[in-house]
Amino acid sequence: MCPKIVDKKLKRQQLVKAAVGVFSERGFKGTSMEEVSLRAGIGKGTIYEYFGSKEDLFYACFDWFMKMTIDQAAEALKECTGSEEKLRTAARVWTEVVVRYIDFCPIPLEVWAMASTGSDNERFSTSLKEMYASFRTSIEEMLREGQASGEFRRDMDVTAIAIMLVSAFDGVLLQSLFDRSIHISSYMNSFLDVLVRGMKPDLRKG
Amino acid sequence: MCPKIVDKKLKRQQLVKAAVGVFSERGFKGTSMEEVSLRAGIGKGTIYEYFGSKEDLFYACFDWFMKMTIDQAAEALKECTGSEEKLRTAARVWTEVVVRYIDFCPIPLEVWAMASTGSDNERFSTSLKEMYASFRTSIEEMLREGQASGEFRRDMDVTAIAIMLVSAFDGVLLQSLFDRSIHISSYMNSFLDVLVRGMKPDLRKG
DNA sequence: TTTTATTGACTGACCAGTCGGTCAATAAAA
DNA sequence: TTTTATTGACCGACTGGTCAGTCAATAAAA
Repeated sequence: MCPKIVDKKLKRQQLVKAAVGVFSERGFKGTSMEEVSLRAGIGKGTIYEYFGSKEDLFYACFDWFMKMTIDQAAEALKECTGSEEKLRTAARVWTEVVVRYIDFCPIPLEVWAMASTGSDNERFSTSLKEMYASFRTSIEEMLREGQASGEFRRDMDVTAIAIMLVSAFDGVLLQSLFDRSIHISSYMNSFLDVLVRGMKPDLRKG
Repeated sequence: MCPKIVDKKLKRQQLVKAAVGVFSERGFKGTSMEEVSLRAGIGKGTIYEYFGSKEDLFYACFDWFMKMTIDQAAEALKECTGSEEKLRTAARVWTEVVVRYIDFCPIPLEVWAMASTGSDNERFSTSLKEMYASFRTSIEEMLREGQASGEFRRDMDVTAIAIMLVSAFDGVLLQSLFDRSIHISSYMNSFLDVLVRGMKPDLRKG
């Protein structure tokens, strides 16, 4: 009476893991479902028991990358107090993710490209937009908090700094991919040293 | 009326122009040579009189974007003297290019994705690496010049700032694409205000 | 045996690149 | 001027191959 049972949740995760590897190596269009199935050690048809389409599978891969990053950041930020500390922690987590998962970083690049071309792929651009908005807002909050506490000067454009920081974060992902020899974490720190210095209030009165 | 001998150079340019449009809208893989030929108002076979392959054509599109940007920057920088001025000019030119050619910005994104996946497409990753190296070096020179002249403080990691600036520039291209309502030029300026402030020497003695 | 999970051969759509042939414009010959 | 020959730009039907997604058959657990 009881039929064959498999742990669908687990198998799904394993499938995503295999797919993340292949998509990273070959890109979305360059990846065939057959290759993913081979990598996962299952038949091609089985993939369709877990994902409705190639795009669904790819979206799950992107989602994995995104959620993993967000989780790491949330975890690390939990016990931060000062604004500068939060900022530096966010930067540190990001560089750690980039270094650690550098082989999978082609996936966000692919998503950027997909979202920027064509009016289909609506979900990708929507997802990106939401992610960036939330990311930007978090940084804005850190900066405003710093202004309120007197850590940062009040006459700066918080939104602009937040957007440019998000931009810089995306940019280091790119730079790391194209030149794997660079040490982004120390570059990031040196950069923040200068930027934070520019955000600190004057020590002397005008 | 139709001259037997055609201006191949000109026609090539027109073809690139049409291709830039289609590639931007559909991506590399999503673009068919037939659609390019329709957009250009010629037969599919004729494209192959001007370009050896789809990849060649796409590379020409990327090359067009790159050269156009470099030319604009070189032109604007010609008459800059101060280091901060040069930095701000480079940033201004970049934001102008991004705003003006926003519809074609998917092309560099596509190139990033192509260069990051697969070991073929060697030319794209090589091209990118060279471009970034030269871009980074230019900015490093500006910063060092500023240090020599006393405009900027000496105890900062010039290489780090240069890399992070290049990253931020790439990032604003992304942000602009995903949210066309943001005003990157004013954000860029506000950001530079803060960064430059952090790079200025102390006014008081320690 | 029953129910679910799995499979891979198959299909239909798509497309890069090719190639035999067309045509318009010139050049040469009459 | 008129007729014929030559040229090279241009074309699109065709080929060979790829691949996402389907489904009838099979395997395995209970």
